[in-house]
Amino acid sequence: MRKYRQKNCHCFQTINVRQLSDSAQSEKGLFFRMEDGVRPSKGEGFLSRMALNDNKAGMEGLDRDKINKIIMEASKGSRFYENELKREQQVNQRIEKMMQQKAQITEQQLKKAQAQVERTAAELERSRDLSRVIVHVDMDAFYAAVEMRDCPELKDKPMAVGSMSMLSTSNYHARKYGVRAAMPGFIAKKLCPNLVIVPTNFDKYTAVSQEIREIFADYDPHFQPMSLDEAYLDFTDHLEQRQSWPDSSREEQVEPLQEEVPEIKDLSPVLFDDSPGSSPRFPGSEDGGAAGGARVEVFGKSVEEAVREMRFRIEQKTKLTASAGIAPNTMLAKVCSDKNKPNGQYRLPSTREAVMDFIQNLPVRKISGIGKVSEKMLNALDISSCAHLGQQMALLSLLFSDTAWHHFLQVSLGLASTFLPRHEERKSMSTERTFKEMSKAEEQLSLCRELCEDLAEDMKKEGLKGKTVTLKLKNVNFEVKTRALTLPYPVATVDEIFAVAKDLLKTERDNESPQPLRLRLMGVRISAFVSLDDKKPLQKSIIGFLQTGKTDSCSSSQVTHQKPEREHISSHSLQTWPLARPPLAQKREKQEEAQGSSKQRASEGRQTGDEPQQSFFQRAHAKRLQLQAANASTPQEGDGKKASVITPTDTRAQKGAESSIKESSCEASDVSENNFVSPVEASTSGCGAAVSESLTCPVCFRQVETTDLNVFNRHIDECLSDTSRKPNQVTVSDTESEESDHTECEVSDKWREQGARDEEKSENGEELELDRAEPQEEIKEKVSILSISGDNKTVTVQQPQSHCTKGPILICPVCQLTQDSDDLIIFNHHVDLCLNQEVLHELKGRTSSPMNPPLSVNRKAIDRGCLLPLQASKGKTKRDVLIHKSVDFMTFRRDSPSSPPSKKAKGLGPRNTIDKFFR
DNA sequence: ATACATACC
DNA sequence: TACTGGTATGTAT
Repeated sequence: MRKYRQKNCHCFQTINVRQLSDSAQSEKGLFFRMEDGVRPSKGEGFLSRMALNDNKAGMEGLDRDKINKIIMEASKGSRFYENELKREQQVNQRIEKMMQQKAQITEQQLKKAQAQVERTAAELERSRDLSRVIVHVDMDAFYAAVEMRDCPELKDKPMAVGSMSMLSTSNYHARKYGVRAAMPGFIAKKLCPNLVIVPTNFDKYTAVSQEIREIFADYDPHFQPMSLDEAYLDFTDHLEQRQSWPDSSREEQVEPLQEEVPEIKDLSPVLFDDSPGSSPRFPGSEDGGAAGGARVEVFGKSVEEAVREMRFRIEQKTKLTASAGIAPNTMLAKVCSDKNKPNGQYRLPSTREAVMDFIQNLPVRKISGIGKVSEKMLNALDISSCAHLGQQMALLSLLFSDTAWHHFLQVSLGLASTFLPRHEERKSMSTERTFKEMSKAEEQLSLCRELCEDLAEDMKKEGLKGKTVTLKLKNVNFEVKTRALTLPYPVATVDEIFAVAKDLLKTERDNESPQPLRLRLMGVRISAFVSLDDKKPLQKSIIGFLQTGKTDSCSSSQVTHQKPEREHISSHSLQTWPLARPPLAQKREKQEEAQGSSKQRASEGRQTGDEPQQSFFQRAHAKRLQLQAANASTPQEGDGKKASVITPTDTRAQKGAESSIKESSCEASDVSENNFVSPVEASTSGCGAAVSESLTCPVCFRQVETTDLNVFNRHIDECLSDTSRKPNQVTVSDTESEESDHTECEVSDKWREQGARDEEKSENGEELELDRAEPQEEIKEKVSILSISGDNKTVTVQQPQSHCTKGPILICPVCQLTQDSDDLIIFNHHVDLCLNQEVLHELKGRTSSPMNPPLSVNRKAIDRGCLLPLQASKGKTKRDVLIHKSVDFMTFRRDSPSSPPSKKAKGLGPRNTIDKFFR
C-alpha cells in the first residue's frame, strides 16, 4: 500500500506536468505527430483509428510506419477516411475534456479517492479465487487455416479470407505484411500485392466448429463458445477426475499423417511447422511422455497435459491447430491463449504472485473490453500497462464512471470471473445491409420491407416478440443514425415491424428533405422482448418443479463479491444433445441455479458433466483395446472410408470392443476423430454427418423435421402440455394438433418403435442417446403418471398410467393443500402460483444472495452459442438476398451473443423484475 | 425511452 | 470500385 501511495504521488506530479503538454497537443497536434518519449515505437499519435492495429499474434515487429503510410495513402480523401477523421476528433475532444477534469482535481480529492480505491481493492482481493482452472481455446487464423487445409496451394502464400471490401482473417504469412482481419481487401492488396483473397465458406467453418466443440465438451460439457473458433472451458472438474483415470484412457492414437497415406501428404496442412507445437512429437513435460515407438501418445494428468491432449485431438480431427491459455480466470486465460499463438499454449500458475507479475507489463489493450478508444484515453493519462492502471486507480476513479473504474481496478488486480458466464437471454435481434448508394424513396422503402421480412422470419424461428423497433441508417458519408420507437405491445410479424420501420424511415426522410437520404446501409433491429414464459407459465413452472426432485436444494449461499449473475451453470452440452441442451435439461439447470452456489456445484460434481467425460476416456481405453486386437490380425482400413458418414448404429458396430462399456455417447464424429480421414473428407462430409436434420421429441418420440431448436422446443412444449392435459396418452395421437408446430413433425415409425423399445432399456445407440438426456426420460414418466416429487416434497398426485377415468386427488406439492379441481390445467396454475411465491420468498430472504433465481425459463437461451445449424441457415438467407454481392457478410455470425467476460454484468431481465419488486 | 459510442468476433 | 454484420453494453440526455 505504501508503494501505491508513493507511486501515486509521483504520478500526480508528473500528471500535472503532462497535462499541459497534452492539452497543448490536442486536436491538430495529435495528427502526424510522434508522441514524445513515452512510446516511440507506437508512432501513431495520428489517426489511431486508421492506423494499423498490430495487437494480434503474428504481427510483432512490423514496420508500422511504412504500413501506416500505405494505409493512409490508400484511404486518404475517401468518405470513410473523412468520417474516421471526424470520429477521431470526437475522441480527442473527449480526452481533452478528461484532461481538463483532471486538472481540477485537488490533492485532497485524490487522497480521498485513493482511500476509497484501496477499500474496494481490499474487498476485491478478499474475493480472489484461484481455485478454478479456466482455459481459453482459440483456433489459429481459423478461416484462413481451413482454406489452407483444403487448398494446399495456398499454404505458402500470403492469403486472407474475405473480399476486396473486407477481410475476415489472414494467415500468418500475410500478417507479416500488415494484412489482418477487419481490413478491407483492397488495402490489404496494396500492402501485399501477392495476397490471395479467398471468399468465405461459412458452412465449412461451421462444420469444423461443430467438430471442435465436440472435443471441448469432453473436457467441459458446459464450455462456453464465444464464436465459431473460440471458447472458454472450466477444466477444474475434468482435472479432478483425470487424476483417477488409468493411463490407457489418456492414450491418443497418433494419426499417421504422412507415412501411411502418401496421397494426402500434400493436403496435410502443417500450418505452423516452425512453432513449438502439439504434434507430432510432444515434449512430454511433467508426467506425460511418448509411449515408445508405437504411435500412441500418453498424456499426463496435469493441466498442461490435458490441454495439450485436447489441442492434439483437435489437430487430429480437423488438421487445424489451436492455441490455449490456462489461468485462474477468464480474462487471464484469454490473454494467455494469445501468448504462444499459433499452435501453442501458456499456463499462468494459480498464485497471486504469478498473476500480479503477469499483469505488470501487460498492455491494457490486451485486455478484452479495452479497445481502441479506451486505450487512447488511458494512454493520455500515461497509462499503457496494467501496472500503470493499478498505480493510477485513484485518478481513474475520479475521471471515469463507477462501472469503468471498477473494471479497471479488477483488471489491475488480475481479477475476473472464475466461472463461465451462463449465456443469457437474447436482448435484441437485427439485420442490416450495406449497398451502393441508394437515394430513391421507393428503393429505400422496399429495402426496408425486405429487411423487415428477414427479421420477422428470424423472429419467428425463435418465437420472439419485441416492443422496440429500431431503424439504423448510414449515409454515404458513413454517418450512422438510429431511430427507435417503442410500442405498448410486442410485435413480430413483417407487417407490424415494417409499419414502424417505414414510419421511422419516412420521418427521417422528411427531416432531411428537400435533401434525399443518400444511404449506404440500412438495418432494422427489434428489442425489448417479452418473454414467452409470460404466455405459458403453467407448464414451465410445473416442469421446473418436477426437475427439482433430481438435484437438491441447498439454499444456503455465501455472499461473495462476484457478480451474482455469473452463475456457474452454463447451458449447453453438445454431447448431451446434438445441437444444444434439451429444454427440460435447461429448465432443470435453471432450477439448480437457484439452489446451489458455484462452489457447492463444484463439489457435488456435475451430473451431466461426469457422463461425457467419463465416456470419452472409457472410449479411449476401449479404442486402445480394439487397436491391440486389430493389430494382432488385420490392419483396419475400413474405418477411414466409413468415417465420414456414420450413423449411431454404425458407430456401435465399429466399436466392437466398446460394447461392454457403458457408453453414454454416440456422436458420429467419434469415429472419424481417431481414424484415418483425409482432410478433404474430414472437411466436407466428416463433420456435417454428425448433425442430424431432424430431432427426436423426447415426449412423443417423433422426429421433428427441423434443426431449429425453437421450433423443436415449441413442439416439446406442445407435447408436454398435451401430456399433462391427457395424462393417459403418453403417445400423442396422430390427429392431434392444429398447431403449426405440429405440422412440422412427421411420424417416424422407426422412432416410434424406438420409443417403445426404450422401456426395455435396449442396448443400442438410440437408446443411449436418450439415456444421456436423462431428464426427458424422467419427465416423460413422471408427467405421464403425474407424480410430482420436488425437493423434500413427496409425491402427491396418484394417477396410474393405465386406467384413470376418475380424476385424481390433486395435492399441491408446494403448499400441501388438496385442490378442489381435478382439472390439471387449473392445478398446474395453482402450483405455478405457489412456486412463484416460493421464489419470491426466497429472494426476499436473501437480498444479497449471489443466486439468480429463475422466475421463468426462457427456452431460447438454449441455443446460445451452440446453435450451429441456425447460424448456417441464417447465413444462407442473408446471402441469398445480398444486394451488394462483393461484400462479405460472413465475417462474423450471430453466434454467441455474449458479453466479454470482463464486462460488468447487468441484472438479467426476469431478475430485474423481481428485484424491482422488492426495492 | 432514445441516441450514440465502444467493443467483441 | 471498394471500409462488414450481429449483439451487448455503457454513457448521456
